Amino acid sequence: MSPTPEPTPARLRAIPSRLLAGAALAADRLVGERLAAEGAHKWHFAALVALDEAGAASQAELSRRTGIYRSDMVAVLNELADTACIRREPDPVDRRRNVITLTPAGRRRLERLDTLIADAQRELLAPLTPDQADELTHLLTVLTDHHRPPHDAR
Amino acid sequence: MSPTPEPTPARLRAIPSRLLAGAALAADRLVGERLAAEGAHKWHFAALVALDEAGAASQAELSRRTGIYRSDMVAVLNELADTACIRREPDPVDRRRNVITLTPAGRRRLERLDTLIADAQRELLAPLTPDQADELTHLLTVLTDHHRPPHDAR
DNA sequence: TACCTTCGTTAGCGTCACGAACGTTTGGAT
DNA sequence: ATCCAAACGTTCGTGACGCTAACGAAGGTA
Repeated sequence: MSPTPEPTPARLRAIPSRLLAGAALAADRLVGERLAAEGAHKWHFAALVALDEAGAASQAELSRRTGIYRSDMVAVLNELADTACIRREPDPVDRRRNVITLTPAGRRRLERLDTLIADAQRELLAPLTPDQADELTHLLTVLTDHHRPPHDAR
Repeated sequence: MSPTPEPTPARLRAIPSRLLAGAALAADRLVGERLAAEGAHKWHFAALVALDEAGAASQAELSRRTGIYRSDMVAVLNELADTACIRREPDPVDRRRNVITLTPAGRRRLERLDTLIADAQRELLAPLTPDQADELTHLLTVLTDHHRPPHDAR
């Protein structure tokens, strides 16, 4: 006879940092699963968006746009280059840099990933009304803008 | 002359799963720093609360109350036992289990950690009005309740 | 010239959520 | 009474993630 397992204490359930961790975990799982079905990754999408939105850039510049560390960006761009989604060529005017360029294949891939991401967001926010979803997005934006990771201030 | 680093694209900043990840990261950092100053851990607090809220329990039961995996719970309870915050004794009526009991020292420690956690939450939610903070908590609760980790259904 | 910074790259760390497996113990079904 | 499946505590390992250190190459500046 199981002694009726106690639920999570209210004092724990009410803690915002815990709620955020749980929600972020669920969100990452949803996104990860969708993208994995296509052999893709969170970071690939971010890099592609950054390229599509603001044009060709160096790896360091992409790193700043996406928040992905430039040490991790290397592998991301390797894989995107392997699938011909980007071109990576040395910058003639500054030979330290690489110029990363979005290819037509990359733009098509971005379109595909975009719908997957959108699907995941919809599933994530499914239990909320559209107004609530907007409100949540707004509140989270305020929060993340306020708590600037130390790296962005440079 | 730096070519004016492009900010994070709006299409990336507007994605809820990304916002959640960022907010959760900031929150965990705040909580982690506060607790680390006391040599404590997220998990210690959760275990202590679970004990204080619903009374003595086995390790597996604590695991369910807190969401901490029972494999990780071992180390947490080791450390709490080392600092005399809990007692861990074999359960006489079911010798598979340990009975974990909160000690007076543990209750005092919980009080201390409680204020640290509360401080961290206040700092986390600082940019929000009280109403907004409540709304955020509510929305996150709905979200996390809806997306049940597969483990809770047992 | 000398110095400091930026860039791409490699390697590595620490934390976290999670799973595998094992020996022990229990309770239930046969 | 015996067998089996499950639960328990424990150890070990994994993969993902955020992050840092260091290096050689190249550029800017004094």
